[in-house]
Amino acid sequence: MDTTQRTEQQRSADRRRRELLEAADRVVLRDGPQASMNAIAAEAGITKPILYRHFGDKSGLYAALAKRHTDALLNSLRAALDAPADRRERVEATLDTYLAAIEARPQVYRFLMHPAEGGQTADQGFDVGKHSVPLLRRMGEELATVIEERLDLGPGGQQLARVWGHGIVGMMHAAGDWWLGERPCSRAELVRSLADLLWGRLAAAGDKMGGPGF
Amino acid sequence: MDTTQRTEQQRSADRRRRELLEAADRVVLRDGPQASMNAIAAEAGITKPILYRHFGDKSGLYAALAKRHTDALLNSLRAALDAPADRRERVEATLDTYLAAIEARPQVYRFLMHPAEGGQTADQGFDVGKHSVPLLRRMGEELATVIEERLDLGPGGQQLARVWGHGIVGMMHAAGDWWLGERPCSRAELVRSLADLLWGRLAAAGDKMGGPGF
DNA sequence: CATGCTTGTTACTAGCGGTAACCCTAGTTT
DNA sequence: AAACTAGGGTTACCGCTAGTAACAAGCATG
Repeated sequence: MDTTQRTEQQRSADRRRRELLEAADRVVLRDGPQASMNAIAAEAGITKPILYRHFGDKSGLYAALAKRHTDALLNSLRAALDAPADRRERVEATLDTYLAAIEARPQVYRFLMHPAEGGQTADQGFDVGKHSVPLLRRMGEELATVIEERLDLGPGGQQLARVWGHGIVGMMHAAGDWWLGERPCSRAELVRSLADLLWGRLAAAGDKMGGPGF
Repeated sequence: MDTTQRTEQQRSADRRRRELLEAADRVVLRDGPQASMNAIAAEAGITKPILYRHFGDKSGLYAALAKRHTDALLNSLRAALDAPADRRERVEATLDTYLAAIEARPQVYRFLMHPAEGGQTADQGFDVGKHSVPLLRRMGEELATVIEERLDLGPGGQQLARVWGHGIVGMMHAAGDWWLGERPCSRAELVRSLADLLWGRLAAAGDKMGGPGF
């Protein structure tokens, strides 16, 4: 039958695809986001055109590769977010999960976050945030839906949740990026500080000199 | 005299340098972060090697160009941060200043934030956050010092302030990036939502379904 | 046997960042 | 006046990248 044959070929193609992705993964883990198509093809034991047949484009391969890690990370985050604990604990667990992930595999993290996608072709003119940094966007949207599902924010709550989702993810990301570079404190301390920030300690803190401090 | 001659030449060189930077600015404003050295040289009416004599390197030109915009933006932010108003107003003014800036010149913004710096040379291996995204780092540090100067955060306050500085900047950046792409609401609404987040509304909100909500 | 179809290769294009070698004009020195 | 040096500037190149066209097998089916 055509169908069985097709599925057979499909399976074979999928297996190859997975193998190629794993090779790409290894190279990225070794070389960071500058991993070249040549290097990836060599690691996979083949040559460039096959890569292009499978993924069409460098950004295609990037997208496929990113999806794997993004899905994995998002699953961990969802687990932390859905744990049966109070809100503060869940927030801290989520922050810690994210930070542990970027701490464990900084090269992958960097590949996902700073893909350096701008080559010489395409991408012309004002596509801020179209294909860029898709992980941050997905995380932001995900968090937004969780916030909107769980919290009672009154009218306009949906939009508020989206702003907060992207804002909190950005906070987590920037603080994590900085922390990963300088390592000024332990992960637990960082988590506590960020949770404190989200818990309004910024607004609650007293002024230091003169003025209307209490 | 030697000195006058030297200063004369220095002046001339500085003027050229400024002209080149302005040409580069124009190209970046037109082409975004993919602006090539060739294009910049052509816009300036000269050829590549002179660019390299002046800036040594593409990242050298990038750094010089970024410093201009970064300094300008940071000055605006400092002004908003130092205004004689209460804390909430100052925070909102700062957020609005940043968002207005990226709204006015998205190409420049993108050049600063996503420089796509990874070429084929240098930058090898695990330099997360060394030269990358210097604007975010500078803004984070700046905000951290302001927080630490003004707020009484008790013991460990300095570190807390740095975490918060980078975290808040990241929140602002990510939310701004998302907002710039989707434009889901007005700038004023975005500012209010973010300030609400910083003011602890996330922790204060009630649960939506069952559970220990109040 | 011939016809496809998938898998793979070699060999190329076009454009990038970066550089070596040269050219040419202005001013100084003898 | 003639020689000589100092910068600003250009052409022509290198090595690299992403991406592609064209060609060579293995293996099913008519």
